[in-house]
Amino acid sequence: MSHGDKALDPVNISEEEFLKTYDAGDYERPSVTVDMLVFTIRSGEQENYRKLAEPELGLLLIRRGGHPYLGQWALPGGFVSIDESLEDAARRELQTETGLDDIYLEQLYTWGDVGRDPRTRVISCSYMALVDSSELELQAGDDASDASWFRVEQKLIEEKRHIHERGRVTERRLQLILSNEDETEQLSAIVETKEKVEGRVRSGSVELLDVQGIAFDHAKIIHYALERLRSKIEYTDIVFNLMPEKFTLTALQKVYEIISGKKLLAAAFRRKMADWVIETGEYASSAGHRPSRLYRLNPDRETL
Amino acid sequence: MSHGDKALDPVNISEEEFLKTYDAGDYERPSVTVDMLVFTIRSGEQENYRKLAEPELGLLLIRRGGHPYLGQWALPGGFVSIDESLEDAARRELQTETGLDDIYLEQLYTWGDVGRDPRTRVISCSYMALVDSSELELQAGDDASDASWFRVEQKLIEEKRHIHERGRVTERRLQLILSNEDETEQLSAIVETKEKVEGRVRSGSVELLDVQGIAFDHAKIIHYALERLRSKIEYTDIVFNLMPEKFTLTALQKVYEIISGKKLLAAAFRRKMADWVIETGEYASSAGHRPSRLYRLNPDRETL
DNA sequence: TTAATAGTGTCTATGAGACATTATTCT
DNA sequence: AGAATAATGTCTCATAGACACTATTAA
Repeated sequence: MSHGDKALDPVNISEEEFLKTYDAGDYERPSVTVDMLVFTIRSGEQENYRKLAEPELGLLLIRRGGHPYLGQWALPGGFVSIDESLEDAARRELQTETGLDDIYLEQLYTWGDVGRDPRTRVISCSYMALVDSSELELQAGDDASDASWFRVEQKLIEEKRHIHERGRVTERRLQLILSNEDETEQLSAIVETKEKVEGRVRSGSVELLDVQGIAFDHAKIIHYALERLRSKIEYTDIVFNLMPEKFTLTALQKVYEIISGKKLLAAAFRRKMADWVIETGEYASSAGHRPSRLYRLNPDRETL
Repeated sequence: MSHGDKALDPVNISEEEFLKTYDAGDYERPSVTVDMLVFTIRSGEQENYRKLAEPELGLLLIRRGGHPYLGQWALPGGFVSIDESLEDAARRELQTETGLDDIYLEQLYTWGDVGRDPRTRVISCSYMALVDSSELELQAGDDASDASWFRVEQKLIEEKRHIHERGRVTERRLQLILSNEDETEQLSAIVETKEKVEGRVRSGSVELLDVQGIAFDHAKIIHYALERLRSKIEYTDIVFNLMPEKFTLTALQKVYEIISGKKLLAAAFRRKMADWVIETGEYASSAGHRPSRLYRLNPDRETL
């Protein structure tokens, strides 16, 4: 609390008077931006007329049209102007990028390392938005802009665990893979996470090792968002923001599976979801197998 | 992505060249600060030689020595300088305020509403630090500065729940009470939370209604931190950052209880903690009752 | 008929809540 | 002796995992 507090007599004037004479000073300030992680579920290939299409997790990226990282892909985002709140900036960005409004939005994390933007000091507040794919269909591919949806995958490459007397170190390397619709672009990054437990002190770090085609530190931000999504899907109802109004329980289960990276048993899954959904009475027009009930989210569900 | 990208020919020069000629521009930027929520556990009154002292949750606040909010209490914090990362700024602040280093630190949330600081536009990144009280004893009350520990309590005042056809609204009012050691200062705020569920859209808001003696929007930040602490205590091992090296299971349980606000059954609690702690072989010197084993954190515990 | 998915029933292991019981200490 | 906490045992209930089984459709 020092900058700018240089009014003549800081105490013996009224607050009103103080504010009138307050001078913010002209020391160097960082730029502040918002970065948007817009996720959706898109349906992938259908191998065979009977098999269900496997859903995929999609992320919206923008191709950079200028330096730095010219031609690479970045999270949509922009500067926060002086008279709008962070969330307003995030919603504005979302609106201009996807045309969508009234969407699930959650602040993720604020990235403030010094060298993260080679141009100047930029502090970036990241927001995660979850979009129902059916609404996006209406939107029709962002008129010729350089925005594109990428399929997101994470693969565990290596896991080392070293246990010593006072604690342990777990080191993981995973590959983040982003590929666009027609497979013309394949972006990737190796993310190395270290988790040290030493006595009571637990510390973690995340490093990017080999980044291909992803601008700035955005691969790290994407990794962070995936972690958040993965953990929140377990104890909240955010998944439903990714689902259309009506859905089958199998579709819901598959979304859980691609996000959590684990296979689930249908019986247990249905039991767990029973209180969260209501039957609509309608059925999904099916192909080659028993038709499935369509459910919708129970508006009166309990919070956990 | 517009500010500052006004190099003459943004594409047909090399990235290196671009960066050399890059001009960050002089549009108005917000100030960026970090706000620290330093929590610790302190032991309260001991009613009777036999009874155990009830632990309390303590929060470090600083009395404002200038306008605005002169004389009120605020979270310790300060401006992020242009050449330090957010976390560096947070650690620096922690060091100067408590003299402590190597402490659990977690980024909480970034507050960016337009009017939250009457002086100028300030975006504030909040960090939560958890400190073991035994280490603080050494530190001896911040030499005559205006820092002080406050006991934190939250009381639910009112809960309204309105269920309609497409969803429901839950409205809660709770009182946040902060009181310092000798009870000379009693700060408080009424926090009103609204949670709307309408179809699939879930939205929430938090408002401050009646703030007594707490500067800026800091009561809201404190409320947010308490929520985070309460939820994280359930599925992580952060509690141990609040405990001394050696502790009794009853002490640990009491810390769980004041943070979660719920009474726990000793038998179940001990079963749950069994994998997380190890016996030290030592016993707590006790008074008027059976002595209790001292445990320490199991460095080889599982992550959940 | 068959491949595939939809949906249910049941057994078991696990863990939490509830409560009772025994152990140990200092005044 | 008595008050207080420490620590363990046991019963019950709810839930998750595992797996088997039935139902239904389009080609």
